Amino acid sequence: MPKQERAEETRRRILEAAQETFASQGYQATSVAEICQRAGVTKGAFFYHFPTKHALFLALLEDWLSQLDQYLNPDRYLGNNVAQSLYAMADLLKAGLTQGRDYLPMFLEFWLQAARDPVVWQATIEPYRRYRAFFANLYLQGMNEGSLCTADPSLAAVAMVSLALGLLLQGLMDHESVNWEEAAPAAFRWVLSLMAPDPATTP
Amino acid sequence: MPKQERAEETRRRILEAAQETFASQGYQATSVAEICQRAGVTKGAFFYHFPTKHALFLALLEDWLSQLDQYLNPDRYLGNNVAQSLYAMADLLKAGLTQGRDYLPMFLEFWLQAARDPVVWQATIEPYRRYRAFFANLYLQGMNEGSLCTADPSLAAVAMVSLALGLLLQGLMDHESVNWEEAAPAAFRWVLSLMAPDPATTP
DNA sequence: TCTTAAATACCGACCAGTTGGTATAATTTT
DNA sequence: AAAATTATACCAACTGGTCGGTATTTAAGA
Repeated sequence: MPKQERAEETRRRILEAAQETFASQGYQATSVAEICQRAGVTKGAFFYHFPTKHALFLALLEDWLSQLDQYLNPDRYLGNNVAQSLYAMADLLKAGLTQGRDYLPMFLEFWLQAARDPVVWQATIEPYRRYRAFFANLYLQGMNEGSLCTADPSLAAVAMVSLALGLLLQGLMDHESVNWEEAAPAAFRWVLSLMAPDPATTP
Repeated sequence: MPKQERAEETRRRILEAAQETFASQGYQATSVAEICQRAGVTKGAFFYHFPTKHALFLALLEDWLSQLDQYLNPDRYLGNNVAQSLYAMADLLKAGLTQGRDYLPMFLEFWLQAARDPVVWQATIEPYRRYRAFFANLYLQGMNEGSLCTADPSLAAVAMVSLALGLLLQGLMDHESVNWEEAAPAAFRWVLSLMAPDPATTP
């Protein structure tokens, strides 16, 4: 096997093992040795690819963020009008609930580190700002075309992002008491239906 | 000083120091020795009052939960009708945002541990179930008295709790980009206004 | 009230095990 | 041979927790 290829695979395996182990035990509680064992790699290889344990964490965060952006790409959900687009986006909640369970611990780990480390904080918080801006813009557009009722767009954006975040977190944490995969999109769509004055625009 | 009194104070100081240190550094990253130093107490005293480090964490969690329940007591906000009561409860968001900043790291710590430890999970998740049930009941009442529009009460409760949770989390994490102390209650009230068909009932 | 014994609350040195990280050697590809 | 990559052995620092001992308060007996 070519050298570069092999090295990339080693790096990838370390990242994979780290994600699994961090998720199940937490950052501090997992040792570098444990990650190496899980990845089938020795410490030498580890510290060749990552200068410190924390650097590995940051690499993992970057991976997470790029995956998230790719996953939440809202362009796929554009419909005839804004209200319909938002309706379609409610499906993201269901998908997030089914696929996101394994990622929840890492997600919380990122937030926890974000509360302390400014670098992690900046990277963690940035997507939310972007989403709020995106939804504010979308809401304004919906108002102009008449599919959404009159309101402060930035306030509406804050509400929608908060609602989605709260639904996801509760659903991922408490996956037993409620059928969240149905309830979360339903709740989101219900709130949307309140925002759309004309029932005809929201199927 | 009476023996019992002194012991209680020692215990209290350990809890206080632990909360501060856990909040600023995380559970795993803070050593028992560090807590002891901050509390002005030796290890002997520590392990006299708490059998393990984890037991201390659980004691802290219990404290947190009882404080939370006391703080969120919704009976204080009852108004003429349900819509008005909900409106008044939006102030809790502002209070939570101003006072909750110091508690956010511990809150995240609890959630993180809850994702792994069943005992912590049960205790952490229980309040949300209770709040959802409470709001579902309240919404039903509001429908019956005509101050809230027709909808599935449990769905509405899920939406309201999720919205509040998302607002609080975003506001506590990203306390710079938005004036959350105004925006959070405003967003909540805006959604409420959509649920209340009669503008007269919502001041 | 004074003495004494026991219970309580606390001290701090110490332990075995683990940690992230290093130094260096061995192996492979170019 | 040179460079890049992985393996092994090792370390100083630190971890949660233990343990024998101590000081002080409490309770009982005389």
